[in-house]
Amino acid sequence: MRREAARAKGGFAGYDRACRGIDLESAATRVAAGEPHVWRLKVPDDRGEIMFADAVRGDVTFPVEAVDDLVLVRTDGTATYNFAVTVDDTTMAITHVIRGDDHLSNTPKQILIYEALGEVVPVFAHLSMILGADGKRLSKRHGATSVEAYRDMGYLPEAVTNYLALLGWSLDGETTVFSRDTLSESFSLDRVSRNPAIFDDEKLEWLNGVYIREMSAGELVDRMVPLLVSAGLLTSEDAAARREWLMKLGPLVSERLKRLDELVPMVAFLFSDTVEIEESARTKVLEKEGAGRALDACRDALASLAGFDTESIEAALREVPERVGVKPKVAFQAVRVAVSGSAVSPPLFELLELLGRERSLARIDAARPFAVE
RNA sequence: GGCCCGUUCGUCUAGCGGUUAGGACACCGCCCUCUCAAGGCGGAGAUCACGGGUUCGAAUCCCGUACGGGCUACCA
Repeated sequence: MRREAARAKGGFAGYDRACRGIDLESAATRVAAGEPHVWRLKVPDDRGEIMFADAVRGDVTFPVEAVDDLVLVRTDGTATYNFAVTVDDTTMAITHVIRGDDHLSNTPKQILIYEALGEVVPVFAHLSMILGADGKRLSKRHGATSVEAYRDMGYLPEAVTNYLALLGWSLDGETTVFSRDTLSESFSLDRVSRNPAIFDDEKLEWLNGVYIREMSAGELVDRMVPLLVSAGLLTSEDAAARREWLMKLGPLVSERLKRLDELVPMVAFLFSDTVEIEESARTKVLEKEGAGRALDACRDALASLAGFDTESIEAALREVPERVGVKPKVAFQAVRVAVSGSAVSPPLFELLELLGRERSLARIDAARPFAVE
């Protein structure tokens, strides 16, 4: 009430200093008598302005009047935030307080508490907040996602760390991809930027793709297996038994993934017995002139192969288009659609090897009726 | 309202008195090619928020204005 009235008048809305003059002795007796009370910091009137050298923002100055005789301990005996952090930080001998911009205005209060306590004031560094795509601050109800959510979406911790570091800090203005080791070796507060950054999902995705491509086949398979298992495409036992097979699959998908969670839809067809051909793939690919002839010829070529490895498959299929009189694209796209159900897939020849001869032929047969001579 | 902080391509940024204002994502071409990616090459995109100063010279220094943000609790 009092506060609102004061604010309406445009004046200072803080504590009215009602109890400032009570002397220590009578305060002590009243406390002893069980009177409800709080502890407030008696801000020295002669303190002058409060200045500190922020490690990222430079010198910051606040007028003392800006800080009220703030409550340190509540009526119920618990400590308030500003009191608790300073006590906690001095107790732990904290030397650098690096935190969000939203604490900048708390800093003068805390400095006063450090001084009252007779403790050394640590170095402060205030980082800007991260904003959402609309320029509004990220918060619980506004686009903010936990790191767990990013993990579940298939983002790698290394990529997220790298991206976050890039948001408000730069190594040299040129380098965008760097390891955690490089980051911890070269990070310095004086290269932290002062302005708030907008979180850019697209750049994070790109960076995540970079890290996925950099992974070794073994690492990649280790990351893939849990996803395949939880999608019901594979059991853990299968995964172990088919390790070699998975090691071949890894490199085929890694350069096509921006996020790990894109894996399952990309490879599901490899684990099923039959495949459903997408409507658009059927009309745009199978119903092209020559698709049927090409399918027949490819089927025969594959059926008569001695081995069923990528090299021999490619060698056998490469000569089909010319022989049947269609463009390579027409023939290979037809096989791709027959085998994967889609006009978009990982590379065809290695795909056929992974699928195996039996299923490859069966799918070509199943697709054949949809194809146009 | 008061007090603080911020403002360079759409986005993240380099720059710390003299640069054709550099890089990255995204975007647009071309190349590669069995699709999609990845990769390579090239392009477009910033009157450095605005207005005053200071200076031979300002994105860089100073002062205003505008806009954005934060704090203003016996919340953290």
